[in-house]
Amino acid sequence: MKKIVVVEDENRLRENIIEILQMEGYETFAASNGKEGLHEIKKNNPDIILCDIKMNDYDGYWLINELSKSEKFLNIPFIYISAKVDRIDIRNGMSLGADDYITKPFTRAELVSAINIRLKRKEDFIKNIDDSETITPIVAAQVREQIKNLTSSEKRILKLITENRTSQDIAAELFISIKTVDNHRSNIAHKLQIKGHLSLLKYCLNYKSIINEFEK
Amino acid sequence: MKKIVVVEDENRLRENIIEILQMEGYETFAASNGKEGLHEIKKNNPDIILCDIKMNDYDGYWLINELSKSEKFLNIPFIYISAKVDRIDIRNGMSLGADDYITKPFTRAELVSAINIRLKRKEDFIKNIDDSETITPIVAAQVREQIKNLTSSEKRILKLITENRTSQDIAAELFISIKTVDNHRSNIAHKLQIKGHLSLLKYCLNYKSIINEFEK
DNA sequence: TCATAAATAGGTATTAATACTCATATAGTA
DNA sequence: TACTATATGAGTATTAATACCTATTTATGA
Repeated sequence: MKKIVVVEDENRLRENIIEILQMEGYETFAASNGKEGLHEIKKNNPDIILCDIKMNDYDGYWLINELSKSEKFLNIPFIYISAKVDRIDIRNGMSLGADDYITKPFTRAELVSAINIRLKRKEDFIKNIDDSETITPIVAAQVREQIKNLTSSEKRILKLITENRTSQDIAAELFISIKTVDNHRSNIAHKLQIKGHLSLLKYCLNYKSIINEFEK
Repeated sequence: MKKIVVVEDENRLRENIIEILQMEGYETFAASNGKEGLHEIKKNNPDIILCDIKMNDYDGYWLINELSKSEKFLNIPFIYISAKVDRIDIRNGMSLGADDYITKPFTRAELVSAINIRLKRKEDFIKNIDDSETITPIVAAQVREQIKNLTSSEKRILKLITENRTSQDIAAELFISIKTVDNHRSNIAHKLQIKGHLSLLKYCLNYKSIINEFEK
């Protein structure tokens, strides 16, 4: 389980962040100022640090500065929270050695995304994972083109297939016959230029992220 | 098609990077120093900038400084290439407002990963994509636990299923009977506590990234 | 030596998806 | 008006995967 130290002096925001991160499966350690944060970091050796840059005492700048005194902590990704979107301000944090930042107010998705990406990135560098599984932009563009040519019923069914739904299930959901669903499946397969057993299912699961770009 | 300006004075490395990025489906614009780079950026309005920090004349520092004079360019993600792994050195680039960095020598996967992640991150923030599709750490941990309990034959077959291979195909690859493959599939399904038609295939495609963490 | 796990293989039945053909109603367009 | 695309539904056959059985060989550990 990945460990995160969260340093934030606004109680409401801190608790909010903690709750989100716990739901995402992280082990969290809370601190309301930099000094407490440093204590938690030394004690728990987290995988990532999330810290507000502006706090009343022992703020983010102080913490970054303390951490930079020891080699040991330089390798822990440090993400800071800044109140301003302005790039010039962001630099102050980055100049002290932070790895990333998010700006207030941020959404749940932004928070989770920033943390997941930074951890994934770190793992990528360590394990040097081959990204043969990654959908390259050129493939993504082709897939998007093909999906554009589907009718709205076809797109609706395509999206349901990505959710692991069976034809029977989809038929029940849309109040139509299984035969209708299967006919749509056949037509979709033709338009996507795929054929063979389970090829449509495989297509949907493989390009799930692209299919979900389209409106519901 | 995403546009990338690549600024690198070592011809060999630059051509290498360009080739990789073109194969990944990006539109590339090459420059061998900061001044040329600035010209390409102004002309082509790229989605991302990749720039070596140390070059003979008009280096990365110069380019970042020039770009920071105009609001217009502040929103283009800037990734720089640094020769040293040392974090202290990295800061010099970050302090000037860069968004990310990669260190020489880097692999193809590192390069592509850094660029894709930065672009994805930007899109995430713009479109605020819901990450319902994202595998949360808690789910990932459970999946890893389950896969650990598989035998090596089972793991081998599991990995082949994630590659869209059929039982027939896998049997041919491993010089074993289809029945053997299907028996392994059944045993795997039991260990993974899944049942039902196509559930194993769906499991494999959904947790592809986790399954591929395991050694070949 | 005995017990167990793992890998191998076969049999038989069922299920969901696909291939292919056909048919009907409706809405929009040349 | 006639044509076309779309959505709906059915029939029939095939395929790949799954469920549930049994069985043999080999290696490993108590």
